[in-house]
Amino acid sequence: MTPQKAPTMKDVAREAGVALGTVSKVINGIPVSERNRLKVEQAIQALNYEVNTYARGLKIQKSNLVALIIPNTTNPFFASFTDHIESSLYKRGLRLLLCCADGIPQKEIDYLNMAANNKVDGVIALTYSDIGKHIPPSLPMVVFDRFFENRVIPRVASDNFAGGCLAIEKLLEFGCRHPIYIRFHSVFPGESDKRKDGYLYACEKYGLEPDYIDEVDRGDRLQIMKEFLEKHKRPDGSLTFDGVFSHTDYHGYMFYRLLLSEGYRVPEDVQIIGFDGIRKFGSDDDLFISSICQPIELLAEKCVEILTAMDGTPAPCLTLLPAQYRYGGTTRDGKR
Amino acid sequence: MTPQKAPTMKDVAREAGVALGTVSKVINGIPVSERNRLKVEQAIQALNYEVNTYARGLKIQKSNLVALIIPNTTNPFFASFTDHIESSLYKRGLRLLLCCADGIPQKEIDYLNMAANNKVDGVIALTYSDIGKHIPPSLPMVVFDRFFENRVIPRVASDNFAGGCLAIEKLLEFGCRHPIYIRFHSVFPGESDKRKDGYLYACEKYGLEPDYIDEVDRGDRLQIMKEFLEKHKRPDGSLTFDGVFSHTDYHGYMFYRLLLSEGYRVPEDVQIIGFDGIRKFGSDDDLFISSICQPIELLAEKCVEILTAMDGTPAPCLTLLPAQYRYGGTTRDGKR
DNA sequence: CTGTTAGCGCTTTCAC
DNA sequence: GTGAAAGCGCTAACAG
Repeated sequence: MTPQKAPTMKDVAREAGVALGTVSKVINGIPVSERNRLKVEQAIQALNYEVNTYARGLKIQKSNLVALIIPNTTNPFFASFTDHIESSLYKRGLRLLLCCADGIPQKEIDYLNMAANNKVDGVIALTYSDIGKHIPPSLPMVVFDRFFENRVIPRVASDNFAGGCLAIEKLLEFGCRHPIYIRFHSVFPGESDKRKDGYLYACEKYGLEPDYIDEVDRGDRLQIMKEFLEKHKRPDGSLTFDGVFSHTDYHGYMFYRLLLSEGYRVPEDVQIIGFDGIRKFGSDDDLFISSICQPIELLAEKCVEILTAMDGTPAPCLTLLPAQYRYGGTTRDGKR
Repeated sequence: MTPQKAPTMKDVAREAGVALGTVSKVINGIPVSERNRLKVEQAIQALNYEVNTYARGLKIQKSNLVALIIPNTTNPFFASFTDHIESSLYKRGLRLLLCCADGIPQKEIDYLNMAANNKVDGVIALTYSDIGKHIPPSLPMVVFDRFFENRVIPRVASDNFAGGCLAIEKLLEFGCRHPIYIRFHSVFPGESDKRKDGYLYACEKYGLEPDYIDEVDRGDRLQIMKEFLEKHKRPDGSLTFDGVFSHTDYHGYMFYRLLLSEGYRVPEDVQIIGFDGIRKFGSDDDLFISSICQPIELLAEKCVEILTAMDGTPAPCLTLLPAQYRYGGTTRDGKR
């Protein structure tokens, strides 16, 4: 894996018959006589020259590289987020260094350290471990969803609270009387916790009795769902609830399949709304279930925008973007 | 987005009371007196020093960066491939520069140019446009699936031919008598074309009459599927085929839903096997349909392995890895 | 405007 | 062993 050596600026200068500095100026768009500019441009063409990134990076201490720290890209939400981050960066002439941390704190710390030391210009992080204290104080950084207690870092997230409310309002609008809430969460606090707050608020507002699964995710989700379902069956087999707001599409879909396998009909007996807006085979495909969709593209764009603006002006410490309801087959608004 | 300056090697040398070169040696694992090594290591700790990537890169012309050029990360196959590439690189101390080309040839060429000029040490490409002639001759590169006529570049792929055969053999094993094949392809030739060859070969071998959709993908897939279905209905509504081998899980799943919507039962009336092995919500979840699964992790590992070995020894021009059948609900082996 | 030059931080000779 | 010094290719400051 050893590329061969490319022509240098010196070569271009010689070829063009001008001084080194002149070549540099042409490249950096600093005014130069028309005649020289042309000569230099020709020489660049002829030699197929491109600036050496290290030399420039060494000189000006910029890499045009931004690291994205994310658990993985196999989760469709992360995948989509990654994709949009790449586009947003590319538009600005920045490149993406992808760091999949797999939930391994050490790997996140590794990447953070690398980021700290002049490998990247900034970091966007979507992380579920406790790396707050490892964030180098001088590193430009934006986090998605998470909140680190010991450092003030600009955060970007969906308006999870409003999204939680919206889910319940939609369920009610579609005829539900008893919506429940389902969630399996990590141990780290984040903005998405507010989905539940939104649910509880809506219950209060519309006079509903809150009822939910809210457990730390230990991998025994299906078991917990089954037990919950058992407890909510009436003697005749019908259910005491008729709507489900799931914290994520993933778990909502899981519950959906459980309901089907137990002979319930969706959306006739139970309607389901998830959160995230995940599509089956990528961006243009169908949703798994009806969902409160996060504006992933906008979220990504916002992260990049804030990061790139972190030069002088103080960044907003929290930016919330609205999530939208979208039909995905598990609600009764399917006439469309 | 302006990080602050980090301590340099000079600072470490001063702190440790040794010469600059000694520090360099410690860092690069070149023998140094025990006493000095300790002093240097202490100083490094104290200053929280890390080597400057640009300076080192400038000096030794290596970045430890590998670019992955891929259409996007929203397609679950690409997403998974990206994820495994990242792991494989990370294990080797390499970093991943993610380039989503979105099928825009100019973007691929941009990234290729960047790669050519000392920004990355190598490139792994999974691309569906015609960039063969833009590949810099000296750039270490490995391609997945694709074949570029004008350049000899090591290729990695699944054994698509054997996979195609396997799909038919499995369908026969599960009781099918008339398997068809469905494919919507790009205009560029690649290893995956051999899935069809495998299908045709199996037809020949087992005395089956080939019957298939094989069209350039123009986005009118559903329409074409519907027409095909219409043509294969007997007067009594039953179908003239009882098995489907789909070139991809995506289109297989699409066909699956079409069949259901028309009242056919899967796998009772028709069994379906796709190709790729895509999982619903990421790596540990269920398949969409029964499938010939590509060994994505191994494929990624192989790409990295070949790329990193491209120093001296000639690389194999084609590496094929076996694909495996896995049950996913659309075949009749579901007893398990 | 142009050419010259001093480093950016590091690796790697090369004398000692 | 160790330390001094020559660049890697580039930018930016400076003198012409």
